[in-house]
Amino acid sequence: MEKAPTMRARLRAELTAEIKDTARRHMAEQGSAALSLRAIARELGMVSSAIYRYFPSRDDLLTALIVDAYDAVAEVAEQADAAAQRRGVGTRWVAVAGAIRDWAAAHPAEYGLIYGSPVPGYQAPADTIAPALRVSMVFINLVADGARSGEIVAGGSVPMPRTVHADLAAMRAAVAPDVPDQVLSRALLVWTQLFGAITFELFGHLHNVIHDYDGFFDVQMRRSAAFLLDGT
Amino acid sequence: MEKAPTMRARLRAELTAEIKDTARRHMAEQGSAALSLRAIARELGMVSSAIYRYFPSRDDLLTALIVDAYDAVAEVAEQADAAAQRRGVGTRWVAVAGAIRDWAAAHPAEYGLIYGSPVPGYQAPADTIAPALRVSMVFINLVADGARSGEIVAGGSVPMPRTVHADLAAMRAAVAPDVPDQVLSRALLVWTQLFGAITFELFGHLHNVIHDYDGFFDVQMRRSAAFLLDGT
DNA sequence: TGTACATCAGTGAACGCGCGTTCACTGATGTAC
DNA sequence: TGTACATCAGTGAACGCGCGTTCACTGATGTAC
Repeated sequence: MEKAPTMRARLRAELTAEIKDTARRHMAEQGSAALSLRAIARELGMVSSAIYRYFPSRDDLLTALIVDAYDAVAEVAEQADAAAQRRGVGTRWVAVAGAIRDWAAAHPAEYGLIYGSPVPGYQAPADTIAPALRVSMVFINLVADGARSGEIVAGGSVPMPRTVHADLAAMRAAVAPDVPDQVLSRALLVWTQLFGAITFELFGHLHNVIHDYDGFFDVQMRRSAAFLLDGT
Repeated sequence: MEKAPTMRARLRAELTAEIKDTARRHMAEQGSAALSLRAIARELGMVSSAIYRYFPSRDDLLTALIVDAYDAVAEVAEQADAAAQRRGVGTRWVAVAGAIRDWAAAHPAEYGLIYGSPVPGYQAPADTIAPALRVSMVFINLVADGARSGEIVAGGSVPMPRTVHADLAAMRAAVAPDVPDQVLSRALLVWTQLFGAITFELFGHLHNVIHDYDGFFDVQMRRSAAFLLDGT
């Protein structure tokens, strides 16, 4: 039988969320390295030591934010993928890529937290591995579907050293059944490309070069979809 | 007639370099956000206020480091390109990409400084534009050479909205004469891919997935070279 | 070639600030009988 | 249903630290005549 959560537990959950929300807002305004427990407490009208009832240290708060960020991207990616499910792998990829970019544009500091330079002095604990994997799995499943259905053709003939083949074989065994080396390599190119493109756009490397960011991204992703499907 | 630099000027240049070197070492150890004038002064055995004879503020030091970093990548990229000059555009690209990656691996904090998340509270001044451009120009020249010689074929038929065409036309007019839209788009995909790949590798997103980083990067760049040349 | 003056590098003290974290405490909420 | 006790949230003061930047100063180096 479900125990009704006590008042205390409800308030606790709410304040935990409020602390994280405030932290996210501060990150958005001043960058993730400037995150300060005292500043958060100040804004919430509590004394700084009270935060320690919710997070045992600053690093634990950071970890929670990182986990949340991975989960948030994974969420939008999964939804975009599900919505495009019947329209083929190419369309799914464009949808997933667009969803990730939109999330990143709406939450640049959180994007920077997980895909930018590591936060100085912070060592990501094991808790962040599963949520990080969840994002990639959206893409890997899409690739596996495409390889299975034949939408993704198996072309490509880049010489594959034994060691690289071993890494790709391990990947295949773990998460991408029946996806050949050449397709995996092509897929990883497409996947890393996405984050390069988002990073360039968000962090200003296309400033004064591209003006219609939306249009440009769309063109690029159509091209990367074509490359993913048949290497052209 | 050349004026011999005075003793004072020589010492000044030397100490300026020493300050930057120490700053770079600190960044490498603790990340760029942790950069501290006092810590640098301490290590150089001077009083913290003395740094102000060399850099008027912390941000000016950061700017100098950013400019140096862009110049350093540009330097290795230019050298790699020059060394591969006669061996065709595909080889040149693999050489340039490898040189940039090697530099990034040897100087991860500096790489993060210019291609990672922006430093909180720091606004890049105009002085950083030219050195940043210098890096890209290595690639753009290589692409223009390939388009001119026919090594890069003009294929591709992604629909190109008017606005995106305008951006690419401006680029063409400024730096890439006679490179068609479809080639520019393909080239930008390849270029952003490189930084996505380096970022993933350096910042741990391929941890436990890829083990032979060198081999994997090589495979990926051969494939991206093929894509750059003829879209396959 | 020597002297007078201007420039500059580095000192040491201070200002005012913010930070993460610990600790003993009060008073409210929850639980067991 | 009421009471006794345990749990927990939040307080306020304190510790010890580091930071960027300013300022008046001393003494060495460079320049002009």
